[in-house]
Amino acid sequence: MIAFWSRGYHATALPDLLRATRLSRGSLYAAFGDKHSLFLRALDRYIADALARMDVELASDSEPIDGLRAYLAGYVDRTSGANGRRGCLLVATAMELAGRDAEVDQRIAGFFKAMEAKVADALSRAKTAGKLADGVEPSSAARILVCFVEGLRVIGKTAPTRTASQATADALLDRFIT
Amino acid sequence: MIAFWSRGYHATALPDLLRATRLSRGSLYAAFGDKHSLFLRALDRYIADALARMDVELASDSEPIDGLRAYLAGYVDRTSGANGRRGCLLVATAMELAGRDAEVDQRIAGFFKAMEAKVADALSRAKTAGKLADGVEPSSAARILVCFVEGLRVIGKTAPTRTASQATADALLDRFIT
DNA sequence: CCATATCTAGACCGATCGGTCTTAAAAGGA
DNA sequence: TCCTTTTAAGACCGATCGGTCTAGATATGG
Repeated sequence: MIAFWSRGYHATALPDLLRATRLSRGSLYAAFGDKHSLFLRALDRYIADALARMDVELASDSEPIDGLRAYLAGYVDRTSGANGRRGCLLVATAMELAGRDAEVDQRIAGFFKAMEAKVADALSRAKTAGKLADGVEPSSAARILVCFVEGLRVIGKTAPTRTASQATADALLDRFIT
Repeated sequence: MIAFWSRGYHATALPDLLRATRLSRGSLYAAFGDKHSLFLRALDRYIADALARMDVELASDSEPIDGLRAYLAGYVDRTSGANGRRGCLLVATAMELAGRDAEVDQRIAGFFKAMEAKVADALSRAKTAGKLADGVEPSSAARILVCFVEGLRVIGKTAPTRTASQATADALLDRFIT
């Protein structure tokens, strides 16, 4: 998975995958079929990890605003410094393969939808707790936050300055909460 | 430029470029040197176009809020339907080459910085006109908007639904203005 | 100790990459 | 018309791609 992470699908060659998996060529093909299948498996794992992490951060039994802060802080961390430069397998894949690979399309779209739903859920819990500013709609605010964090990943590729990202994320969340 | 647009650098092969430029192999190399130089030239043009468009949209002699609306509407348009699926040369390049190509890094970072500055300028004009909500800082709001529109480009690759994007952009801007 | 099953290293395959070079047609000027 | 220059088409180059296959090492079980 890490092999595909920052290089992307096309730029990751078989020798890279052999080094990463410590497998021989034959064993790799016996185990995974081909490069595309292996990539989908890595992508699935990346998505599962991301969604699982969100479930922890936005756990429904804790304060939703704290959860959103943790969620944003996680993205700030992953878009800062070396982490930022490594990039995001999902965003890189979306830009590289979306529209050309149906299986990838489906996974990317599904991930964004799932992420938006989780954020929207946290926001609506915050709203019922009276923690949201007037006129803030959980569903559209969730879309805003999703776009924002994915935009952070793009900016973080060349300007991964932690303090600025954190301040920006704070400023955004401040517009939504009371 | 259009050839590189949605395929990206590596996936655009010489035959694609020959078809796009209607040049022969020899003439192309005589005119541009090599693929990398041609790509940088395309990237520069893409950046110049984008910045020029922003100068029109955010023209300092018109209402800054209207300018920001036009700016966001432009991104909504470019991330909807077929335009969205085509993607963005800058974002694709950032994910594909940033950190591996110093000349690209410099251009990408410069573009984001310039865009942020233009948006921040419009926002600060709006602030002095009393059109901004309390506590909105032009510089951090500009960073938020830049991240948001770049995130839109990512989401737009697989879910380029115009009405949702427009509503989301409106909702975001509403949090900043009075 | 031997037979068998498993795995590795890497040769090998056709295709395609970016880039160069040759050949011949087209165009332009005197 | 003839000579020069430019241009186009595509053969060709070495490198590398994803993928297959073979030969030999290693391990396993009786």
